[in-house]
Amino acid sequence: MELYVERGFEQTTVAEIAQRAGLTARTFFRYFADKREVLFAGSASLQDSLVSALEGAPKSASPMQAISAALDAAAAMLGERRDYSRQRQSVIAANAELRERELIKMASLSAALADGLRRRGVTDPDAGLAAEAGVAVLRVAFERWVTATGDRDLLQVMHESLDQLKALTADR
Amino acid sequence: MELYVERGFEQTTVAEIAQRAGLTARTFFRYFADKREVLFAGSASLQDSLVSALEGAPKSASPMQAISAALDAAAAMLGERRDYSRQRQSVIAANAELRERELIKMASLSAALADGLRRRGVTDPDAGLAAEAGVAVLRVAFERWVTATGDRDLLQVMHESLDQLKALTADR
DNA sequence: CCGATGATGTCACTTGATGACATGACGCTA
DNA sequence: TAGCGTCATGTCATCAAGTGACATCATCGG
Repeated sequence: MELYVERGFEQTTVAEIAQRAGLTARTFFRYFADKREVLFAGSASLQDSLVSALEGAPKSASPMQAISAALDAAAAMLGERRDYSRQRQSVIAANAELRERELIKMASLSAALADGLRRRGVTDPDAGLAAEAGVAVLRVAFERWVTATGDRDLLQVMHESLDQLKALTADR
Repeated sequence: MELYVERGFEQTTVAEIAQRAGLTARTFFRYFADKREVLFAGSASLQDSLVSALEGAPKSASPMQAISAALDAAAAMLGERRDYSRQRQSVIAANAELRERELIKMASLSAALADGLRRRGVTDPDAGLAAEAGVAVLRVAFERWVTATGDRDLLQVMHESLDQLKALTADR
C-alpha cells in the first residue's frame, strides 16, 4: 500500500515491494498469485463473513432480510480503517487492471451470496437477483462512505442505501 | 481465435498469433493493447451501436423502453455468427483473466447506457439502475442463447428475458 | 541429536509489453 | 521523375511479471 500510494501501482515493481518487506520477489509470489492480489488479500475472509452472516439470519427471514444481515457484517468489517479504505480505493480507481480485479471479486461475492440464499431454499432467479442487488447496495454504500466528508457510520450509510433501493423498486 | 481454441488462451503465445497472421509480435501490440484485447475487438463498436439505438428511441419512450431498443440492436449485431460466439464464450469462460476483461467491458457498457439515459433526461439513481438491469438482461439472454441447443433467435430470447425480469420485479 | 517439514533464497528461463530506431511502400508535389 | 512526408511494419534491446527446480536454514517432535 505504501508503495502503491507513493508512486502508483504500475510504477511499483514487485522487487521493490519485496525489498521493503524484507523479502525476495520469489517469496512475494508464494503469498500472492500476482501483483494485484496483494490489494485483495482480505476479500476471501470478507466473503466468508458475509456468507456466514447470511446463513446465521433467522430461518424466517426473507431473502432481502438475509442479504441485509450480510451487509451488516460487511459494514462491521469495513467500518473500521476508513483511512486505509480510502487509500486502497484511490489506488484501485487509478488503474484499469485493479478495477478489473475488483469487479471479479464482486462477482465472486455475488455468486457466493446467491449460493447461500439457495441453501436457504430461495429459488433460482430470485437468489441471483437478490444477491446482485445486495452487492449493488454494498458497492454504492461503500463508495458514498469512502467519499463522504466527516465521519459517517458505514452501517448507517448501508441501511440508507438499501432503503433507497427498496423505495426505487417499490413504486412504478 | 483459432489458436485460443486449439490450445487455450494461456498456452498460446503472442509470437504464435503474430506468426499465423503473418506479422510480428511487435505489430500485434500496435493493434491490440494486450493479449486479451484481441477477443474484445468488437466491443467498442457494439457499445456504440447500443448507445445509438438508445438515443434513437422515440422521445416518448420510457427508460426501460429505450433500454429495450438498445437490446434489440445488440441482438441484431450478435445474432449472426452463433458459432463464433460459442467458441469465443467458451474460451473466455475457461480463463480468469478473460473473465475479468469481460466484466470490465460490461461495466463500461452499463456506464455508457446510463450516460445515454441521462442525456434523455432520466435522473440519476434511475439511469444507473435501468442500465444495470439492461446489461443483466443482455448477459442472461446471451448466455441462454449461446448454450441453447437448436437455433433459437437471439432477439426472441432477449425479449423473453426482459419480460421475465419485469415479472420478477413486478410482484412482491 | 536427528530427521522431517516448512519458509525462504537463488538461479534460470519464458513471456508479455514497450521504447528507439530502421526500412520500405505509397502518394503527393515541385 | 526526383524528392519528400507519412504510415505500417520490422528489428533490436530491455524491463518486469511469473514460474519451476533446487539449495539452505530454522524449527520442532521423537
